[in-house]
Amino acid sequence: MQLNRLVAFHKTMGDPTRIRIVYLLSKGPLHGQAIAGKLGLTPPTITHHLHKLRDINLVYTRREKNTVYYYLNEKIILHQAVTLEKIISQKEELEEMEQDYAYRKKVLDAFIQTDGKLKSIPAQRKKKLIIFEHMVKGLKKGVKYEEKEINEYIKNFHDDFATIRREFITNQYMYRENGIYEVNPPEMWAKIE
Amino acid sequence: MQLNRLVAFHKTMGDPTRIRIVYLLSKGPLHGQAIAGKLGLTPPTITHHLHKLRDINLVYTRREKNTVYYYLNEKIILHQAVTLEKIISQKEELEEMEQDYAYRKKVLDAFIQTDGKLKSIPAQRKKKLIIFEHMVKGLKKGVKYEEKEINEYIKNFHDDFATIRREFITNQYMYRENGIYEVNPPEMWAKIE
DNA sequence: TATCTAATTAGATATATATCTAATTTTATA
DNA sequence: TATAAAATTAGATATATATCTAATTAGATA
Repeated sequence: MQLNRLVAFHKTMGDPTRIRIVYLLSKGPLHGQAIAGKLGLTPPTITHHLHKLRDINLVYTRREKNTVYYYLNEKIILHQAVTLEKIISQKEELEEMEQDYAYRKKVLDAFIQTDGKLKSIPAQRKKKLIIFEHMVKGLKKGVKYEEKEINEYIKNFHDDFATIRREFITNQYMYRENGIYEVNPPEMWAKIE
Repeated sequence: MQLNRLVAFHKTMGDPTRIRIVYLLSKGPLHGQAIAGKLGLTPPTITHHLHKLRDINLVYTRREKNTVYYYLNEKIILHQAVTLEKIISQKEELEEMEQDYAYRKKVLDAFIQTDGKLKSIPAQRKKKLIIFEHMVKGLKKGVKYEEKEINEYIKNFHDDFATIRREFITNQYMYRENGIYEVNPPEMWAKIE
């Protein structure tokens, strides 16, 4: 079982309006306005929630004339609802549990000396990105840096600042405009598989 | 089944760190620092999550010397995890679904005229609070009102502004200091059963 | 094609919350 | 009683998100 799927499922069900919608749909399909009416909310709000429910595959739609009917995909609930139970009774394994952090730590320990400098730049992409993330975390968000400043910062880790600076850009850790650098938000960073 | 409990359970499980903690504890009790270490987070963060897990009765603690061990309350998971499943397969009823809104609407329709004025102040506490909530929603949050302004506002609904103004205070819809009034945040409002 | 209805998107606002550092509290023990 | 270790609390920051109104899109039909 994947951690992400499980979290997404529970997060989605962790809202009273969405539970209400699921409950309504469990009695049969309804269209948007009907749901809005029954719950005393506006159509945009219902759209918002239905998007989330669709993201986890919990509802699907069918169009009739001008009206979109929403159907509950009961199988998903029946399946997901008991996943947690299986996990804690050791009937199922969860990926990415300790592993994630433990692995990062191993990589950081392997490539970073006690003085904070890199022993080398990892050749494996996955490891390299872990190192880069670590380095970028030392920069302030929202601050505009000169290229010279970035170079100086990187030199604290490794002499080949030019290569690393370039990698920061290509892997979207940073953003550059007219020679000014700024840290990107984490969701833009290259994905570590 | 109560809506609130169900939502709280899923909301709590809708976070990767908490799922990780639950997973770790499913293999046996651990103390705070151990959890923090395994997940690469600081003790305060772990405390934060353990509070949430304790709120829904999912973990309990036992002290040994200086160290607090956290135990998983498996029963709760085994029970809650399948609740949703039961609900959608109609094996269990959910309170407060449509009911909630429908009932409010009925009360509002019953006591408020088309011009927005109250026909009367409901005698039943439950209904009265619904009316008060409705009235208070017309006031701005964070704005300081003179008593005179409040009176004027209430007169839009009913002549007996003094009684209603007093009820706003006793039921915690508003807060008064030195004759200045301000709307309280909704979580302080009197609870409608 | 013009018009109606349902749905969605865009954008704003308010609230919640995950995480951290620093400070404080609690308990054990030398 | 003084010190050390573990936990918690306080406070700050950043991000996410539930809801609304207004504007737009999509589809149906006269």
